[in-house]
Amino acid sequence: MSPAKNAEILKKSLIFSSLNEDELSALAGLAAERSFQPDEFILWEGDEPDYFYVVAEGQVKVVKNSSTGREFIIAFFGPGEMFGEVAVFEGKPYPASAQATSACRILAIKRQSFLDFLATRPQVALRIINILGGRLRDAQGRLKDFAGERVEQRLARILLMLASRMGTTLRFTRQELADMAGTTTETAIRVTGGLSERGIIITSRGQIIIADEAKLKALAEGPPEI
Amino acid sequence: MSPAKNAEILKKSLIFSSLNEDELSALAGLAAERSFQPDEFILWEGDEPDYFYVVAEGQVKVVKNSSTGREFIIAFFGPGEMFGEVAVFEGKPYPASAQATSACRILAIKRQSFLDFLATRPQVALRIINILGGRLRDAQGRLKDFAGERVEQRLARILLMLASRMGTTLRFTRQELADMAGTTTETAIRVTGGLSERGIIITSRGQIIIADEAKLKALAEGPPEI
DNA sequence: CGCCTATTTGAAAACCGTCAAAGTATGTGG
DNA sequence: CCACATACTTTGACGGTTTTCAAATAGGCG
Repeated sequence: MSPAKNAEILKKSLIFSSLNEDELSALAGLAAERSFQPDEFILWEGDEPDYFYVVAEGQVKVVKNSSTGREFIIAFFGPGEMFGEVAVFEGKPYPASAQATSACRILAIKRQSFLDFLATRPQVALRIINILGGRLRDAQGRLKDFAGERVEQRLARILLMLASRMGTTLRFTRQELADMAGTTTETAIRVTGGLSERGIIITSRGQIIIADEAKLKALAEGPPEI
Repeated sequence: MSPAKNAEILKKSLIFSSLNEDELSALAGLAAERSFQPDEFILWEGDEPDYFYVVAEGQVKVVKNSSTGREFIIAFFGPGEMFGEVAVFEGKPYPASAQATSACRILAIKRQSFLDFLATRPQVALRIINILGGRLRDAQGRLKDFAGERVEQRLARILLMLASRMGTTLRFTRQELADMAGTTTETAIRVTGGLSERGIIITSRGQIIIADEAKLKALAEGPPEI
């Protein structure tokens, strides 16, 4: 892929949209493109943070494994979104693994090149602060959910969050939903089964369609009032 | 309190230690000092993000309330640490409330003044990226714990985290621990009681001393292997 | 068709929350 | 200095939610 094409991709991302043509070219020159097959790992938790990544095409999931072997999905990222950044900024090993969920093209920028680039672009730094702030807000909100809410509410909120990012047709398996909600596949099936019976969602293999977003929101807010 | 004293406080914080005397004075000039009594609220979840805050003296807790009325403690902050920053950067309402846990002196900087200051100081922006990155790493780690680990492990990890920041003598009530671990006071008491019987910690009213950090770490890693 | 993965269902058990009651430190005011 | 209020800690019993284990069904692809 040409550097010009890379610049196109970077321009579309939230982080770099403020850059002018020259800056985009400079950054694109630093980026190497890599391709990954579905289920292939892009980086592993514990690896040295040598690269900063931006998704060009496809979808990536960021996961951590618990001591009991269960997988926890921190987030999905699509075109224009960055990942692996926390480790790059801190210079510590990646805190989670990243795995392609579809055929992917990924832009990789060497850690030090990116930090140097950033040191002279306060606007980009501010943009990154914004994105990190948003992710932190999100993580702390989820933390509260995990601490205090039932599985049904957690799943409802996750479905709503996914819907706000990807529309009402969600191509995820129950197992992926379970791994996002911090529960088991069986429980996720039982809960989505309940939602399906109540006409709130329509389920099929590997896919969930949100049929009644209003009811789902009511459910996410709290337990059905008596 | 004099601006010079404010500059002293700011200098000691991680975020601003890279500033020179002039810059510190400029920033200190923007800061207003406020005092709070124990249990007094500094800001409320949902408020407009008018100020960015730095703790000068005392301790602050940041909390969210769940739909069932339970309190969840996101973090404690001490001298030199900032809070309310996510809202300030995003321009959205504070995502959580902040409450003094002891008599506090707090520096408050107007949102726009701080953003203007930041726009011309890339070094400070990078420092903030670092801090946000650290907090994000922390939040995502806790998220995984909440999703996959038992209460005993969650509590063990919280005790270790607190110990790494404050030493082995922890002045927190069981209820505060429960609110950090996302459990109930009773369960927190039962679990700490168990740890106490095994000689891993020493408990007394409003205080926990970590007696055997190695055992606590083993416990935090996973359930006791058979 | 056959295989692999995803979904489904059932039953038992574990973990933890809830409710209730009582005991114990700490500080306050008389 | 004592009585009292308050907050923190402790204990027990019970029940509900969720996990675990096991087995069966069904969709999609070569």
